[in-house]
Amino acid sequence: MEALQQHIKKIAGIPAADTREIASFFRQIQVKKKENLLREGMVCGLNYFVEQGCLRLFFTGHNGTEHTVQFALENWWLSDYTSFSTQRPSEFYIQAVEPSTVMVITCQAQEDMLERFPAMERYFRLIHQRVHGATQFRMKAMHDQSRKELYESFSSRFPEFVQRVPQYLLASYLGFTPEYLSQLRKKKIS
Amino acid sequence: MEALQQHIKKIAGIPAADTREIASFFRQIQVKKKENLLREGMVCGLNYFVEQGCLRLFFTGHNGTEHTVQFALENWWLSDYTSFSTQRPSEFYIQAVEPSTVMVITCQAQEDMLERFPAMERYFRLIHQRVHGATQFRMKAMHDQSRKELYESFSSRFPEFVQRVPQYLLASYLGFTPEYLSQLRKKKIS
DNA sequence: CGGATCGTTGATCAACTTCAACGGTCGTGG
DNA sequence: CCACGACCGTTGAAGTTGATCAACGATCCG
Repeated sequence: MEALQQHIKKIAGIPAADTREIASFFRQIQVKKKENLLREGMVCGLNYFVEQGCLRLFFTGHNGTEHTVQFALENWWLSDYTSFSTQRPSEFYIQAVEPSTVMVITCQAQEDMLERFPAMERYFRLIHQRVHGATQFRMKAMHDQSRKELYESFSSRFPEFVQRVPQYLLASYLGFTPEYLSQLRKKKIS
Repeated sequence: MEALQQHIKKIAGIPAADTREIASFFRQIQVKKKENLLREGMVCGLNYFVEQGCLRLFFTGHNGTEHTVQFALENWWLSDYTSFSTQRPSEFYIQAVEPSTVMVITCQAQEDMLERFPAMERYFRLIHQRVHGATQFRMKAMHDQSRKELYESFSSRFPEFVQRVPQYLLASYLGFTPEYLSQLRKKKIS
């Protein structure tokens, strides 16, 4: 609750007097490790802000393996935004990677909140715009490098993240098998 | 100019009286095929809306081959959003795939426009949110399918686009070589 | 007509996956 | 508190996928 208000203030310059009321549109939840907040087939009616811990958005491919599309650490938003926008069933799961405390807002409450505080449109615009930029960058990284280079540049750029997250999840994010990641690590050490 | 006003009205429900003045913050340009609107190393100080034609965002990888990150057809926005936000040099190119007519707004003019018409924050919020959703979907497609399936599902989903765009550009978007795309097409026909 | 651009074809090669098996560690219930 | 099982990381061999390279055709445009 503190973290969300801080973030809104920092990004959109909204005064604390308002952020308090804004926060009242949310509810705070605690989730255990591996707990699911969204399952394939459900409508994703919620938008999530991670205050503490880590969530991930993933899906299960045809061969049954899981592929994670995004992680959300502290101060990141996460949702299936097509399901959230259209209220159609999702093709994704959202799951806690660690025990986490998360601020949650329903689609309807978000609309109400935006009507009451139009300045929050700017906040979300900036959030999504930033993600858009980050995605362009990620696409560049993915196409520009071999998987080996991808892993190396990723782990030197986000060393703390590589520590926090199990290797098989990192592999499922970077797009290769845990076995291959093992090979890469072996070479790197020697 | 018509197309942009229509789009703003449709997405954010802004009345024609306002969209006219909003449009005055833009200027319209014509670009020739293969003309560059942005080069690597330049600051991307502009945001582009395609009224007619097609643009692409791409970069050149270490081996010199081009990789296109996004296409923008009619009624799509395009920019390097990290460079646009931070005013730092871009790592990308923006180029016309076809002769195009494009609405252009500078970073500063966009800020002025948003101050005068705060409802446009909502418009851009919805645009970026939609892109965010589309990106999640694209990530799923890329990881869920072999390159062969990727091409087939893409070309059955966007047949008109596959017609419009040369094959080597499509290959550079899907992430493989033109030669390999050729192989796939041969198999598909027979 | 002539040159550049784009698509095609086939051979070779590297990157990465798959499968199967083993070892360590963590947490939970007895 | 110990022991068992589940989970996670590792290893190596064999098999695929897709890249690379080089050469040739076709088409478009000046």
